[in-house]
Amino acid sequence: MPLSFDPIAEARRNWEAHGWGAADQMSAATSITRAHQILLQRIDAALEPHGLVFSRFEALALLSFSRTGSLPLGKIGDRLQVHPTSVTNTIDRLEADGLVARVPHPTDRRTTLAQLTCAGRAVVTDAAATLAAIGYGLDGMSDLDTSRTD
Amino acid sequence: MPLSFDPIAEARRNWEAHGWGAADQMSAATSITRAHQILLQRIDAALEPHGLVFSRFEALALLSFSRTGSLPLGKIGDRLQVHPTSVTNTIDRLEADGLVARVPHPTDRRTTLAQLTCAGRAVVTDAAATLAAIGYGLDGMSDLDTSRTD
DNA sequence: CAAGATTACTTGGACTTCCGACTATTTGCC
DNA sequence: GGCAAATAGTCGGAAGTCCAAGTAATCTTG
Repeated sequence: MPLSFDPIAEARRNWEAHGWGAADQMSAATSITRAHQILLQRIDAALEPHGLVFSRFEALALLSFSRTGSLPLGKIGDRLQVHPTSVTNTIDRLEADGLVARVPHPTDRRTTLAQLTCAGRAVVTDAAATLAAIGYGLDGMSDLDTSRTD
Repeated sequence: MPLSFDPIAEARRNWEAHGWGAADQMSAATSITRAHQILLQRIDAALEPHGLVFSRFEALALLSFSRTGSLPLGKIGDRLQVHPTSVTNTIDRLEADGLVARVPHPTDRRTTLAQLTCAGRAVVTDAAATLAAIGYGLDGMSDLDTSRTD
């Protein structure tokens, strides 16, 4: 059931009425937050049949772009801008699903490489096609009002 | 240490090179995700001295806008577009910190009202001033490149 | 060449979010 | 009136994120 009003516009009015300042930025920041919320819901829903969520898909995509299909875990964290712990967790899941394998770095024994498997490459290719088909969650965004929750 | 390249532009190039399609939307969606990530980090950092995170701040702000300083939990979830259980959790935390109190609804015994306390009103007012002072996390965003992590 | 600093990853714990299931209450309709 | 359906909130569990701390390997520097 869609809301009958726009929560962000409402917040903006209240914000100004209370003299809290920076109403433009508040409104912009809230809009980004909501856009992200809706986008992620749509993307994760599209990815669900593939057994993925967005963060795992991003990791797979990154691997599939590299020449050897493998990257050090740390490099994945840098590119995706997430904490090393999150990378460990993400790769754990992907490895459990057989989509990547941990292999030791040939020269630096501190480093672990995540290596895309054949299954992983197949899944990420399919998933990418699905995401492209839904316009990456952005279809209809230009006339999306913030009360939409689908 | 900032990255020496733009991960989103890099992803876009790879995306196109692999013929995965919808590169514009991919790029836009990724940008929204990163913008949200950076924004939330800044906002939470600014809120931390007040003992808040963004979601709890949003709930307090909502309450402070209502005439009586109280709202049913369900209504909070509608406005903030979050799951009922998240509202329960958020109000649990705020209540434990003495910033809101749960009070029964006068006529409908199913519903619980979250009532802003004096302490809660003081905290949310201070926090709002802090957020306004940092431009709601958006300061410098116009020339923010995606490799920035601060 | 031998500390000491740095880097890479993992582990354990706290926190937040969601989903499914559950209880209690109210509403709608025969 | 009375029973089914809808509504409000909470609990348990799964998943994801981060931080602090720990282990292991490599680099740096005197």
